[in-house]
Amino acid sequence: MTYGRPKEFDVDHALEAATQQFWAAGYGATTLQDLLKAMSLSKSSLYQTFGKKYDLFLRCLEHYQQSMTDKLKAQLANSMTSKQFFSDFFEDVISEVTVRGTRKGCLLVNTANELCQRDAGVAEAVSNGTSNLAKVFYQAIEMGKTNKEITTTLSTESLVDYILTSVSGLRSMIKAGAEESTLNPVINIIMRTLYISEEAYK
Amino acid sequence: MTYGRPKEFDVDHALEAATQQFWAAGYGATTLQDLLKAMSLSKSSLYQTFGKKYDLFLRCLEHYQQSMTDKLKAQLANSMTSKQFFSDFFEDVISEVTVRGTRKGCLLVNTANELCQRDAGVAEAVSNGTSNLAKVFYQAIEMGKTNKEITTTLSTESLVDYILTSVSGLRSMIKAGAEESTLNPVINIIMRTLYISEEAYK
DNA sequence: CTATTTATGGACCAATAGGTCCCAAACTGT
DNA sequence: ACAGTTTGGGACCTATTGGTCCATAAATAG
Repeated sequence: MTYGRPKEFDVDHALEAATQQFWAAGYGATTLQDLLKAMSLSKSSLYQTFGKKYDLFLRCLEHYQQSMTDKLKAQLANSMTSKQFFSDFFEDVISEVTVRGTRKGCLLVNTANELCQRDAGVAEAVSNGTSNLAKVFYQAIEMGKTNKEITTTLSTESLVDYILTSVSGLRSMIKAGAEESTLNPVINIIMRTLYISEEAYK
Repeated sequence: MTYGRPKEFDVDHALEAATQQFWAAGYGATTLQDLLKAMSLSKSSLYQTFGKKYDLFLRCLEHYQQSMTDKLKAQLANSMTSKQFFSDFFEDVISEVTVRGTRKGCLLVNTANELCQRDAGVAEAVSNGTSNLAKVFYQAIEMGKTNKEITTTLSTESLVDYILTSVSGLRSMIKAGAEESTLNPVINIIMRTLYISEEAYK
């Protein structure tokens, strides 16, 4: 039934390696050579399995987005409160700084900054990924609202956009070299904005 | 005293054109050809006047930062209240969306995302630019505090970092394609976070 | 008018980019 | 064992990259 010589590599593993490479260096600054090295593949294998660089990149975007949102969904499911969820999430974002060698930011944010204005296909993938991420945040905020943790009259949509903006901003700050000690107070402000009583604004 | 054939172009004008080009496309995606076209220069003139692409880029970064902070300082000087200043500022940020053809983000933020992890020279220029921007924001917030517009006990430093983060985030959202209608509520949240009474948090 | 200095256009260059192709190697089903 | 089928290494290709060099043009000081 299945003919031919079997692949000598694991497709998922290779995809993950490519994602890491794109994540670390961006699309334009990642050369074919970089990819071949990171994925431990020959040129032919890469092209036969994944097509051209651009195609591979779109798959990586999808792969990244999928695993990120899956992870977040799981974390949300395990969180007793929305506050706990967001607090853990922001801690994760910050941990990038402390973990040596990273500061890669978020692949979606990076890609938005690098390519969205020039490539419609990429723009769509980013928009799609962002919207999936937004859905998780939406659920988290709704949970907070039904729990009476979040008492604002602001729409959930607005709060989601606020969080997306804040996370993008934090990731940029990290890439720009910001330290934990400057990031933590910022996160505190963001968190207390979410969980402040609506009364305060009257 | 002054020998030689005079330049046939205006250096400042050329620098501005180069800045626009880098701003629109980023460093890596801007080729020498793009620069020559944008600056209307011959290759020799470019190399003789500005050195290599990298050197030119650093000068553009400096040029951009200088004119941006100058403009903001002027706006701050003309603002009666800090609230007015920030409100106008955020409106400016958003106007990028409505003005057709832009969505270039902020050159410093873009550069931070593209190159800071790979090039120390660029990282320094970005850090320097950010710090100049931060100084303006610092003054604005101090003004707000002495005016009793801003009554929080949060440190001015933290608020400045919060604003830098928010602006970076907004710019990323814009590049990712966000519309005015989603950005405006976000800005409202940011603004009311700045101007909320400290009492609210007790 | 001449010597000196600088600016410019374009030829030129080596390195590298992404991408294709071919052929030997490796495996499966019968 | 052998036909059928796919993989994989690497030679190869063309376009483009950033960058240098040189001859010529254009100006000025004396």
